Amino acid sequence: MVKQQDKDTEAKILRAAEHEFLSKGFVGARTTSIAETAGVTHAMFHYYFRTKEKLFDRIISEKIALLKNAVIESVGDMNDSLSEVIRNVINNHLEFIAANPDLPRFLVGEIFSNPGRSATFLDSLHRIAPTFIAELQDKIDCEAAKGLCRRVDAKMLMLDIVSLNVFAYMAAPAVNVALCDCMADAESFLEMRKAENYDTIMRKLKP
Amino acid sequence: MVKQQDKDTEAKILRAAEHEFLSKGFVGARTTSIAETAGVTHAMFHYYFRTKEKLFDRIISEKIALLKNAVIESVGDMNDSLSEVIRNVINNHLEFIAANPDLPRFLVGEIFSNPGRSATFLDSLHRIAPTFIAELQDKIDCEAAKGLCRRVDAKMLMLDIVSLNVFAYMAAPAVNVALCDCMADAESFLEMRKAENYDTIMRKLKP
DNA sequence: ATTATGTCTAACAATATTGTTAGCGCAAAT
DNA sequence: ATTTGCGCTAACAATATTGTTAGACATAAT
Repeated sequence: MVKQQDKDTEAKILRAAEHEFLSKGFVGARTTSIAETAGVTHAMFHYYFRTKEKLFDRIISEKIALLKNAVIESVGDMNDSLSEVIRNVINNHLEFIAANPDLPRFLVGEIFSNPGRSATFLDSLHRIAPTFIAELQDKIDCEAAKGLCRRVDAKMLMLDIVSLNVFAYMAAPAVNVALCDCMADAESFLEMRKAENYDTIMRKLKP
Repeated sequence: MVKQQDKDTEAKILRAAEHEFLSKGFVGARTTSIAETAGVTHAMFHYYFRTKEKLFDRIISEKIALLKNAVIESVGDMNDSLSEVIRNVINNHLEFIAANPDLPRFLVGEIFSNPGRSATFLDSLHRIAPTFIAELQDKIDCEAAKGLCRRVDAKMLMLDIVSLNVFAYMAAPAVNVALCDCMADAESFLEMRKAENYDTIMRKLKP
């Protein structure tokens, strides 16, 4: 049994493909580059994964599952106060993005350049987002009725949160040039944005 | 003289290339598709523009010039009050994005997948952004000294503004799925975001 | 009329990229 | 020992993609 070696090469190709697909997208990725990076023959690529599309589907499915878990966990306990839910969402979302900085740009690029190939992502979004937003709207309305916050549109609030969290990482090279390497220290930038975005959103909610 | 016809085919190729490059990026774009869309022979592509890279350079230069003008104009009069400058920046920036919704994703994708080929964009950014941010910081500090606003970091404020303005358009297909076609009516979405983002930023500045 | 110029077509060439296949070698199973 | 299964290599095949070139054709200049 050479099972160990099998898993090694398969895993090596998977890791190489993940990097290649995430950084260059489906059309930009080259199967030869993937094989080369993995340190295996070009034919091994097809031996393990048949076609470029099949491997792409596998990678994108993994990434969608990862994102789905992160989103579900990020909400935390929906029984917490509104401010706690928002803090949880912002913190967990930002940490997920910082850990997977290429993912947002990759997904956005793919759904635009070939909606059909990444339809599974939009499906997931369609299933998860509206329910969460409805719950969030309930929470907002409830606190607003008690005069604790303004009655804002949950959809716009979510758009604001995601925009504030994601954009800097999506456009990191440009942001660093425009704002003098403000993201150079990844850890402190992350903590800064956590505080900053929470503050921005809470001020928006203040009556 | 067939000068009219010349300009026609040249312009047709340019328009087709613009669309192809902006929607698929440099690697995703196919010169055959461009020629086909333009309704001309494939050889005409090379007759007028030699290579794919040369045409790409021309398109991206045009787009950078367009963006540069928009940025410079968007600032408006730097002698206006802080709130007026911010309103101008947000309104003009949003209108520019709404008129060129593909541009942000295109530029972000290119600088990531091939920084060298789109270095001119980062150069422009490097020349323009820091100066404007320094002026904005002066303005903030000045009003803060009079107790009219909080002393916030101009860099983070700009990041917030650009994030809130750009993200929805960059990720439009996903946003529409998650937020139930909230961008379907482009005109009203644009006006809503103008008001919403101005309000969000001004609340952040409130003492 | 002839020449010159620039647009355009059709065919070709070169390379890149994806995908396939015959067969080698090694380890386990019988 | 033989067979079987599986990872693997090397060479090939097929198509896609970019780029080139010889020459046709029309128009303008001489």
